[in-house]
Amino acid sequence: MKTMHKEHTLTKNQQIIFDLIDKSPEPMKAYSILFNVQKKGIKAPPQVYRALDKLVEIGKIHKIESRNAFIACHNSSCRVAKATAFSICEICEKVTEISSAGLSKYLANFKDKDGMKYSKYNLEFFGLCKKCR
Amino acid sequence: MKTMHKEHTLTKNQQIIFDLIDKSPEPMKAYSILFNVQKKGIKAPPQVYRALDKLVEIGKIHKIESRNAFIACHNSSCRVAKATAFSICEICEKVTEISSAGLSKYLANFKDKDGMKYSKYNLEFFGLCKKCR
DNA sequence: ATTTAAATTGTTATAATATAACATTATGTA
DNA sequence: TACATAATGTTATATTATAACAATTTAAAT
Ligand SMILES: [Zn+2]
Ligand SMILES: [Zn+2]
Ligand SMILES: [Zn+2]
Ligand SMILES: [Zn+2]
Repeated sequence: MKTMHKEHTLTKNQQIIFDLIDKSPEPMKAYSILFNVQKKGIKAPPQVYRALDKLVEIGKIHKIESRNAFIACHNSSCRVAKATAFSICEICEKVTEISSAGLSKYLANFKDKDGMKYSKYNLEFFGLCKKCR
Repeated sequence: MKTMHKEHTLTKNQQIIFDLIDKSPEPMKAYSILFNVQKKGIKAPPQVYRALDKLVEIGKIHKIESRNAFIACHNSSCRVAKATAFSICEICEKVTEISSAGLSKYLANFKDKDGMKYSKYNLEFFGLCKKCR
């Protein structure tokens, strides 16, 4: 029996914008994306935000909330944008997605005072990257 | 020997804005704050953002990054805005600061692939609060 | 093939969030 | 006082994001 993966075939705009983000070595901001795809015919913010929303929803990219920026997911396990963790360098702004089985297990099992568990979370660590230390 | 706490005496604007946020049962957004303090003579965004920046810096309030909103800290241990965790209800938008010794210990000791530790982080859990479940 | 419905894209305008730059006033200190 | 510093006030503008509606493309039903 084959593994069942809903293959989200990207639409034209989604593909253009995903490719751009995926190639970028750093998180990209929406208006920088817009500027970079205008030559491809994507001319207005709603076109960008629509694609971003969908790409986030299906887990192809993540939003770095503290930076209002977007990076491609390179962690095959988080196809859905539910449980994310990043390290962010406060000097060069390099962002790396953390994929740690231990961390995700700990957080998925974490119970608050009311015994509530959360399957969805976003964690951003801040510090200095190797280069900047 | 007395415990040494730099007592950040708030300035007038900081106090006005802190009091407002502190009384609010829910996170407040900057322009909502602005609207609410105009009767007290704070008339322009920079006045609000300056106070917010300072209050965040000294740990009296925290920014909920995914919501662009601010709540007062009720966790005496995080006087400095370095290591924060919240639970956010996706229906009613209720936000609660989590203060769990276990969680903060785990995260403070977490090492990434390069062995890097991070003393600063922000964690946002998403789910449904008691009422909304 | 033609019609219909749904999804995607295009477009304009505007809302919401945040900061730059500079002027003024208050506060503390030599 | 005179000076420096911190805090506040003010205007303008930058940045991030969405509302609303029109046009086009795609897929399904007849
Ligand atoms: Zn990922
Ligand atoms: Zn760095
Ligand atoms: Zn706190
Ligand atoms: Zn709720």
